[in-house]
Amino acid sequence: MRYSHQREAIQEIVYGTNAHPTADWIFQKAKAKIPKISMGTVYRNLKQLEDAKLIKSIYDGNIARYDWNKEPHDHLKCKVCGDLIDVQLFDDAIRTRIKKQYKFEADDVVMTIIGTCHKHAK
Amino acid sequence: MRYSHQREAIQEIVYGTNAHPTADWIFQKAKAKIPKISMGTVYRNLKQLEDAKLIKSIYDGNIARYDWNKEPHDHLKCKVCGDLIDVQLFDDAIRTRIKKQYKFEADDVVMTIIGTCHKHAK
DNA sequence: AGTAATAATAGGAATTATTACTATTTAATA
DNA sequence: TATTAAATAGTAATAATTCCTATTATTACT
Repeated sequence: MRYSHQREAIQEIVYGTNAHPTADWIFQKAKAKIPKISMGTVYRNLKQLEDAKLIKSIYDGNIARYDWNKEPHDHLKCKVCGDLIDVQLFDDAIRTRIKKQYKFEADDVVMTIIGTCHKHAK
Repeated sequence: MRYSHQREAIQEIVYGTNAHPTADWIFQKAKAKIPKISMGTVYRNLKQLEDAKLIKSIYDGNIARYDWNKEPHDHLKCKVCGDLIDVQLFDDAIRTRIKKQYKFEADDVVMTIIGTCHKHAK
């Protein structure tokens, strides 16, 4: 993977937020640094960064979001504000047990708790 | 919700398979019964059926699939053949505990185990 | 049964997220 | 510095989904 100014900027943007940004959000931020950057460049580099295990992608409903946190973890998804919050629901021992429990060679456990976050407490 | 021939057919199609069909798959099947049915009708009715809690929708990557199984359950997703298999990973007691564990009013737990199913054992 | 009110439909256009294409630019290196 | 191939900008294409509107069908009421 050859160096590129654009990929470095994209990686910095993803690493600089806990907001699990979308491709479009990243594109907007990147334009501030590199006005002529194009959406294709953003998607191509996000894919390369993911292939290189430098970032992870997660699906939030029907849109992709990106995460610098490569440790196994889960998400709380607030259906009011849309925020996605990192949590560690199970320790690794339990994750491993889940993987062995089925006639299924498991690579990854993806878990999301859907509900309402504390910001909207009544 | 007023009766419609189209909605009845769509519900029957979803109830008649374990394959977690996509909107397009449902559309193709529905056309066999109602040749002039349109995609908008399929989506509108799937949404209505979901609002009425007669079916559930799940996101498989970035595409929506539909499920007649309204009980809390999880999915094994095979990355080779794309199949989605229903499993009951935790009993309700554990689910309830997870929901109480965070400063977060949880409604639903969505879990998917990604890996390779027994059909592709080496 | 006949009619009025309105929910639902077909068909197609619009939107959104994402991928593909291509001529040009740029990083690595001989 | 000249060569080579990867990466880019800009744009077209695709896929899933939603929106729009004139017409049709179901239900309620007489």
